Amino acid sequence: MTEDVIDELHRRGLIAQSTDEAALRTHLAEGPVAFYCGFDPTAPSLHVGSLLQFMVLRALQRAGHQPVVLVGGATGLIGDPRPTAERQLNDPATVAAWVQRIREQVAPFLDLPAERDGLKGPVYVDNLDWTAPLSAIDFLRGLGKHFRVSKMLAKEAVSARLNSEAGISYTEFSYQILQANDFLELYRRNGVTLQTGGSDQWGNLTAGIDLVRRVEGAAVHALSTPLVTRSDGTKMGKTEGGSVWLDPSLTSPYAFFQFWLNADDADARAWLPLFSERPAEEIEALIAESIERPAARTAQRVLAEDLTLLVHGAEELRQAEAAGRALFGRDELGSLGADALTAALGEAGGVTLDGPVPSVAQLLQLTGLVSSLSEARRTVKEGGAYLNNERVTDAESIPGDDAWLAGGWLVLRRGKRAVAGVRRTAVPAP
RNA sequence: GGCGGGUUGCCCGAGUGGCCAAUGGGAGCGGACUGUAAAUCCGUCGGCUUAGCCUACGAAGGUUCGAAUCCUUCACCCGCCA
Repeated sequence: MTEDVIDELHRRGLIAQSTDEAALRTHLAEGPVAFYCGFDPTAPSLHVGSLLQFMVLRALQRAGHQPVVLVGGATGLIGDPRPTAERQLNDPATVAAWVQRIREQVAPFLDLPAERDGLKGPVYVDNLDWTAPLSAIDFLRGLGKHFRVSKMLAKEAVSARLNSEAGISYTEFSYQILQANDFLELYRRNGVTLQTGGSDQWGNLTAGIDLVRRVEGAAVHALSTPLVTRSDGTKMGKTEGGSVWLDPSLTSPYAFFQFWLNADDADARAWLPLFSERPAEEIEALIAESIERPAARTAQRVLAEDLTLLVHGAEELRQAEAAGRALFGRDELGSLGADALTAALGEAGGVTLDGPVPSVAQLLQLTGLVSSLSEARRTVKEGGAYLNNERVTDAESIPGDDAWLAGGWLVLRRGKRAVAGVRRTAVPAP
């Protein structure tokens, strides 16, 4: 039997809030609905948190509805107020470049192979198209009249900022009007009647609904996803190196895979239904197995595999897995062949040397395992630096000729998990 | 426009002239224990050519042998009054 899409979203825990759910169900049942989700270009790439939105978009798309993906070329220039502090304005050229990158990044999540008849491929839009031509008069008369300041002030992020010492600029205060206008424009242009977003967007979603009702007299809908946290209460998606990005040049497929594999048990179980598109029974079975045999880390593995496949593709998944096995397996590093090392360390990241061999401390810094020489020395002092799986005791020591493994590699590790390769291209003359 | 309060390291937050690279907490990082998990304990937590030096307490000047700490101006935030 086919599961109703709203039921599926509920079952997977993807719905935090929705507007009149009965009405939304009816609306979705009546035929294909155009729905949208917006992404602001605040960085060159989206990060793992955004994947949750794609889970919702994909579920709706599978149910035959029409996805519209908005990249906020305009709203990215203004900045959605965060509860903590004012955003730094980015340069328009930078934002435009990010819009392009993010749009390309999104494509594989929703683009459909030709044979998937009956499903609708995504429509891409940029709110700069209709926001840039707005004059100040249009903005204030056409849009501003529909917004009550008291309501705008009541929004969570805005009131948090008003009550903080940071305050809020008029620029960011205006943001909600622009996002509401997006919904109105998309309603007019593409017949969009549903907007999805994170629960932190709820105020913006409802602002759009109100605007459409006032201006067009139409009832439109919104769905929000819960805020995904870790069991310690922090936001999901941060790791040693900062955010986990979807762009392979910012977070390698290997690091992406490792992020999921390293999730703690409670998180992995909680995230599985959210991020896995496997059938309900299978997910239940996986969670049961995770509880029974936690050391196998079944839930982590499935997340790592499914999501690396979705984001980076089959070949990158294969390599990321192989790299992990090589670097964390029981095998002696010395027994690994040049090909295995090259594949594993290529994924893990590293540097190539052609000059004289620097000290271990410098190598740690060069590979990015630490951010400064001081940190490198500290790491060695703490006993957290390893060369070819052996603890390094002297930060200034220089790896000798016998340290180089097959293929001219050194395996440098910080702590238990952070690994990088150093490759020597030319063997120095004797 | 006036008056008052504020701006400290990733975050919160102590610090009113030398003992301050700056108390404490959180986050992060390393070690031990494990399962490349969690919890716990211990350590660490600006940079460098590391017994020393450099840069830093909103910005720029000044006073002083010496300033995060005092003075002046500027910027921003909060509050009260107009």
